[in-house]
Amino acid sequence: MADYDHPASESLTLLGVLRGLADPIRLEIVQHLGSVPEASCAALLGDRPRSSMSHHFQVLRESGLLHTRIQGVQHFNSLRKADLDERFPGLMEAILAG
Amino acid sequence: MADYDHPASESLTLLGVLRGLADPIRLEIVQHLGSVPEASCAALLGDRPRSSMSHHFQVLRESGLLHTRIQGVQHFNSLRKADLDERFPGLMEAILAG
DNA sequence: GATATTGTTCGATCAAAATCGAATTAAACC
DNA sequence: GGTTTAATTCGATTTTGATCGAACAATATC
Repeated sequence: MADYDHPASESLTLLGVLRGLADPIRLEIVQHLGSVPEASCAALLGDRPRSSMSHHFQVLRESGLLHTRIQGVQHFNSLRKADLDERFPGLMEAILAG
Repeated sequence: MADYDHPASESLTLLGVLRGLADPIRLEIVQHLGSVPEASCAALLGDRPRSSMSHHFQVLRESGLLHTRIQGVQHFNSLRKADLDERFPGLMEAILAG
């Protein structure tokens, strides 16, 4: 499968990031990824429908919060912490502390 | 007119605050209030309909971002910076820098 | 009291986003 | 090739939120 294209860090907007975070499921995903280097979609699934989660992963990717690395059949997600820190200093630290 | 009741700082949630910020008009209001001690609704109005702005002020109040002080016929709005800093350290600094 | 000013509330409409089952893609493995 | 596993895409539905005119409330001023 082809790789996803992730937005460049320069093109990230604060509003976009805030929109990405403004959902309970996505905030939970982000906070979970703050404490682990990466996690497969399955590992983040819980008992929710896969198609719903796929939607949230897409939103998180498009807002620049998440990077998805494809390895075989698995998709490994990680926080784009370095990019976010560079672009919005202090933001993720505050989010992950919450 | 009776005062508004603002949520106690202990009852603020990160998700609630993020939802409050996840709108272009509200983010603009918040960022503007970051650089000024307080501002009346009229001062923040721009050329938008009053009823739309009233809605956004309400959302901002309910999420704990904004405090509204009533003086005569005017409503003076201010950022609840101290409460937000106490509850979510570093968050507003990152938002206001953006 | 009449009028102007400031801002809210109501209610209807519109737009955006979440939800999720079913079908699909893609890799891995036998 | 057939099957299992991981995750997405499609499409329909539902839910949530934004928008904004009209009516209203409250204060100030003449």
